[in-house]
Amino acid sequence: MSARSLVVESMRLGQFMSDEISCALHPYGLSIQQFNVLRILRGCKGTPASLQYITTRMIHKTSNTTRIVDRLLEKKLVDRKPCLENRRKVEISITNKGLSLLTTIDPVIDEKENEVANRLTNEELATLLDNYKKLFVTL
Amino acid sequence: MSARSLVVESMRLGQFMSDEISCALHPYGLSIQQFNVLRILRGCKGTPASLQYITTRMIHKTSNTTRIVDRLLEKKLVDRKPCLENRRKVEISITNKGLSLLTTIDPVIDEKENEVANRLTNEELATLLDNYKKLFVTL
DNA sequence: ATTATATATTTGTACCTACAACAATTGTAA
DNA sequence: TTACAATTGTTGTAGGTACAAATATATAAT
Repeated sequence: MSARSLVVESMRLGQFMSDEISCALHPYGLSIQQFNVLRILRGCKGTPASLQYITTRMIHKTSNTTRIVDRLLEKKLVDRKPCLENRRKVEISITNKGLSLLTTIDPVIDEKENEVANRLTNEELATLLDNYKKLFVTL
Repeated sequence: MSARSLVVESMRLGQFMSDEISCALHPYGLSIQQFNVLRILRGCKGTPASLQYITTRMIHKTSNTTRIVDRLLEKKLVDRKPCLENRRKVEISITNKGLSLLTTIDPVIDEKENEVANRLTNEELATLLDNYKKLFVTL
C-alpha cells in the first residue's frame, strides 16, 4: 500500500527542498542549477573544469551544462577558455565576482539547510540518509 | 554536517524516483505530469474537474495545467468543455481512450513502485514516510 | 447600476530537462 | 596514411517549472 506513497512522497520532498533553496537564491538572481555549477567550480580551487566534469557532478544527469554556463558567463561569474592541450575541451573557472557572490550566499543557504534539518533529531537524520542509500541502488 | 546532505540527497532521491517513473512511462508517450493529470481525472469518476482542482492535486504547485491539458487533448486522452454554470471555468474529463491507456500502464507503474519500495523493510518504509512528514512542516 | 474586487483560466517569458543530431577534434587500426 | 571510432561540446526541439501579466467572468460594495 505504501509503495506508491514512497515514490510520490519522495518526489514531493525533493520538490520541497528544491523550492526552499530556489527561493533563498532568488534575491541573488541565481537558479539552483547555476548555483550548483558555481559551487562545483569553487570546489576545483583554481583548476579549471571541463563541461563534462561539471556535468558528472550535477544532480540532473542530463543537464545541458553548455547553456547553464552561458548564463553564468553573461553575468561574468565564470570564465570560459578553449583548452590548448585538447582542443575539443573547454576550460571553465569561477571568477572573483563569482567567488564573492558565493561568499555572500553561503550563510543564507546554510541557514535554510539547518532550518530544515533541525526538524529531525540527529539519529533520525542519520537513519534517513541511510535509507536513502538503500533506495538508490541501481540495478 | 549532514544538514547539507539532507537537502542535496533529498533532491537526488526525488529526481531518482521521478526518473524511474518517467522512464517507465516513456513507451506510452506520456510525461510524468501528463500521467499525473490523467490519474487525477480518473479519480474524479465521471465528474469533470476544473483546471484549478487539477492544479491543487499536482506535485508541482505552479505547474501550468492549461498547457499540460493541451497536450492530453491533442492525444484525445481528455475532453475540455466550457462550464455552463460558471463560464470562467472549464470542465476537463478523461476519455475512454485515456482510461484504457491508464489500465494498460497501471501494472507497469505498480511494479516499478514495488521494485523500489522492496529495497526497504516495512518498518523502514514506515519510519521513512514518518520522517518525511516531519520535514514537510511549512512554517 | 457602476465600480471595485475576487475567481478562473490563458498567455508570455526565462530557465530547465530530456533526448537527438551535429560538428570538431582526437585516437586507433587496417 | 587513410578510414573509422570515440570523445567533447554545441545546437535544436518538445515538454516542464516558475512567475507575472492579461483576459474574462462573477460577486460584492457603494
